Amino acid sequence: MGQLKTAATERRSHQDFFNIAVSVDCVIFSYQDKALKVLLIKSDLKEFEGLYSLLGDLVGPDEDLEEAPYRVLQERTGLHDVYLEQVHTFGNIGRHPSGRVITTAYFSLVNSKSSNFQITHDDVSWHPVNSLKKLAFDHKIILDTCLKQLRDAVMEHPIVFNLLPEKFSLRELQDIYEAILGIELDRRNFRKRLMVKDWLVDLAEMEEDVPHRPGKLYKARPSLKKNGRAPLHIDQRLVV
Amino acid sequence: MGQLKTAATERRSHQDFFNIAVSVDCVIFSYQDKALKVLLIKSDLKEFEGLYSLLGDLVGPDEDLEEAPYRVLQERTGLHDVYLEQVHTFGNIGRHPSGRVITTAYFSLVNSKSSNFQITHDDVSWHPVNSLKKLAFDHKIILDTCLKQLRDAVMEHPIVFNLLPEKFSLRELQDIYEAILGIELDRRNFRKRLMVKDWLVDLAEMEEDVPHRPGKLYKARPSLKKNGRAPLHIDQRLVV
DNA sequence: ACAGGAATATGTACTTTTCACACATTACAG
DNA sequence: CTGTAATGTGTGAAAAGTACATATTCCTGT
Repeated sequence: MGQLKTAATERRSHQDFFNIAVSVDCVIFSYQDKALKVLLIKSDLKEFEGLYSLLGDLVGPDEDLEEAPYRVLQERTGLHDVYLEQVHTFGNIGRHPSGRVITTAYFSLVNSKSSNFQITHDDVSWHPVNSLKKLAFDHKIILDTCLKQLRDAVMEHPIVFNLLPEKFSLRELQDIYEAILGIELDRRNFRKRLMVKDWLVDLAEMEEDVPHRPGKLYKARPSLKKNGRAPLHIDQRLVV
Repeated sequence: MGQLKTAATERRSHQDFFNIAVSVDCVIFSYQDKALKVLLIKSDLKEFEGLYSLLGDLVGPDEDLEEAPYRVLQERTGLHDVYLEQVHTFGNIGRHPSGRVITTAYFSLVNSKSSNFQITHDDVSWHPVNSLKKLAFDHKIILDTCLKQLRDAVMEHPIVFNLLPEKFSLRELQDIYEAILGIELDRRNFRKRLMVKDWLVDLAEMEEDVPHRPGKLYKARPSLKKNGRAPLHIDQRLVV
């Protein structure tokens, strides 16, 4: 904002301009049962009875915008140090029935099997992204926008590891890519491309308790501090 | 925003939450004298005396967020139907000295030689992006973020035509790419890549008044309605 | 103990894309 | 009409991406 004092501005009252509430909404992705899931809460608004909505909250008066989604994540999942990426800000007049609210959407990648993870509210649950038809507010559009950005990001940046436990097999990794992109990948080419990128460390360990030949286990290269909290606009998606 | 009524929310007063002002800031790019320029205004705030800032304004109470940058462009340049792309929302607590203001940044591509273009304010002027060191507020960061996004976008999407007049030569087009990307391009490979993309229509006309062999003139393929006002989050950058 | 099943691991030929690079042509200027 | 400065075009080499088949390992069931 450059000019608080343009003529046009001064004509309007202070009251008007501080009548817009600011919120954040989090599209929290996880990977379970071979599917990409998103964390949703039952809407408690009459207008959206029976519908689910994203997890969000108003931005506090003494809270940086970027703090807010971390707080929401923390409050809702117990997780901190999650991967978050700002996606888009939605601000149509009629998007919220209770008043003027603009919202900044973030997507987050979490491992729902992490020991720290716990859902603190009964009405919050995981939903496969593919089977969602209608959400409260404009949240379906927000979700679709985030999903699109995730798909773009995932090919270029080593962020999917945030969906997985510390140790994982190449098969699990490939399954995630397939779930996110919605396409099948050739196993040999997938592994080759991945090895070229040098994102992985071979742990020289094997899967256990699988009903078939166990695969090798890998972890993400430690230098990929993908879930740090560097300013998002700088490019949190590390390019290796 | 999903839940207006969480416990945490209700504890805080209405007053608090409507104390955040919402603005937009426009990084308005043009191409002149072989350089990428950005439109800036002298800051009228004491804190930023002598510094320039981006063109922005508060979002009106009855104005869609996405309307606001179009309005700013219209008011400041006389242009409508410009190309605009939302980039990022900046909302740190201390970013505006006069109070809590979060701002959504857009970049815009305009042709400053368009007949409709006119600057309506003496303190508004073009500046080469490369020579800018310090701007008011966090506007240098905003500018850098927009420039980065422009660089990414320009390789994939046919948006640079918005910087050019209706008719242009391949040389002019290449100059723009070089100015935006900050690198030199091989002429033959550049032309080849472009022809493959099928973005151009050969006008079978020639440059005039050039001090050397004239080049052929082209225009952007009409189906690239790049400056339409489709919802930004859908993907305004047409993929051909 | 062993055979069968199911998934892992790996290499090679082919195609497409990217990149580096040189020479003939045209119009204007003097 | 000659020199200059830019336009216009093609080819070969390297790199990246794609398609594809066989051998191996471990678990399971008999």
